[in-house]
Amino acid sequence: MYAHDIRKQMVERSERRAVRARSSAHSGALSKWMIGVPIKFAGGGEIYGEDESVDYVYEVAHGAVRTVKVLSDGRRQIGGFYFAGDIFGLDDGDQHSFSAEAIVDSTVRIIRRNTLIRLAGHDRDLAQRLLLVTSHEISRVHSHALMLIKNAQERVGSFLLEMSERIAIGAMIELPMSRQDIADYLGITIETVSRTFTSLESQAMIALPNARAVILRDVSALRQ
Amino acid sequence: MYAHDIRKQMVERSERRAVRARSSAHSGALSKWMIGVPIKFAGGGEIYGEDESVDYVYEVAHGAVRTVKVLSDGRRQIGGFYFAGDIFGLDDGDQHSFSAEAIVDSTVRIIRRNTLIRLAGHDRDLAQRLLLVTSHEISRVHSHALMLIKNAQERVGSFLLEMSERIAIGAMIELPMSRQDIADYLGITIETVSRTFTSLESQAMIALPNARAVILRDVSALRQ
DNA sequence: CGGCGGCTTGATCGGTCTCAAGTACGGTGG
DNA sequence: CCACCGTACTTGAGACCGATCAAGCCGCCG
Repeated sequence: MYAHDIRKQMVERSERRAVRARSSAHSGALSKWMIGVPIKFAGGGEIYGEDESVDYVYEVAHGAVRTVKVLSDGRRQIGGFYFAGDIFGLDDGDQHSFSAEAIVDSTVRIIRRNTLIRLAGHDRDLAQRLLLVTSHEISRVHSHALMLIKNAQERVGSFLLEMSERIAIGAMIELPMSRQDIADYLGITIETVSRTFTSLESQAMIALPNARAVILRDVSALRQ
Repeated sequence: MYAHDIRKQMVERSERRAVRARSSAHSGALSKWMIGVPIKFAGGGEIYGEDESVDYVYEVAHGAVRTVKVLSDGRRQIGGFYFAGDIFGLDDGDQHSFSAEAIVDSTVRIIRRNTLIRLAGHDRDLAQRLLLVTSHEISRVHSHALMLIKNAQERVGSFLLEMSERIAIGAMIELPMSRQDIADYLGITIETVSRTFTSLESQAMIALPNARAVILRDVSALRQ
């Protein structure tokens, strides 16, 4: 099945990226239990909505996913970015507090949350991996929160280092997300993101071959 | 055993609070498995350090706990506050990324993380509760992150509403933590916290009988 | 070639930080 | 019992960072 949508121009770009996608710390931790046909989503397509019930746990097979919350006054917050091998959809309670959207054309594998719990009840390996995956997500959100108390340059620096660890090919990072996505993830405006990119470039910490690519030139300086 | 420490003046205050402490969403979710003698910590005492290995999962029996991270430049971030029934210590990987400290005299129950995993491997109820507890923590950290993109008044408002749900007696909130703790949790300065409290009081949204107590006067206005 | 969307750059404004005093409260000692 | 002290908190004035509003640039597609 194909969740059809906008932005066809990004198809090839995303295909290329998917091939290169590297695995992160707990990548594929639950792959073994992620049965069934991977589902395709076009870039911009919604995977689940903010008010939908929490029935499934998701794994990015390839592509890139963002979780989004829109506040009453229109401000938008990105909860996180997820790439090949990452698990998402681990919300609390009955309803999702974020929606999930494919950033570029992506495929996603799913498993019923209840099935996962039932299986974990007599599979110690799964129980452990489940705790690892959720603990990993807690850490990720904590470091996201930690980033939000820093200034603009530090936020962008942390973001680039995070992306470097998760999707870089060598020193080159090809960003699947827009400046607006980055801004909403970092809690700053798109203008400030842009200015900071320019500023980091003029400090020779990064290079910007084009708007969607970043080359890290001085990682230790970026770390401050 | 007693992890002895400073601030004896807060003993009685904390005792009173412990009695009143209400249960939150998943309070006591793992109590059944939290075996052994509760451990006492004096206010200000360290429960675990930032670099200690992640061996245990903790439950507040009574009192109040904060998780703390100190950045290289001296800035301090509070990861969260935990009250009676709350689970903490769910860090990822080998080492804790935050330290945990008793805010007031507190008692804490613990269980080995490995034991929990082993038990969950043949106890579906525990496996489910474990996923609930970790998902709940993910949500809590997400809403913490969400708060950090707002302005000072909204942050303080969110904080008061959160405390209202977790430790209020009616409209009265007795805060166990200092202004500095609140500031480091909200990612603003102690001066801004203080000014915002005063401002909310002058807007008749809250009353401040004393520095450590808040009465919510207009909850719907606080919610904005 | 023209138009559109995403990104960059510029100028001004405002909220929060910083540095600095001032105040309230609890504890200690006379 | 009261005076003193230290700590936590409040209040004030000025500086600075990032938001806002606005214009310009670039690449892509029709």
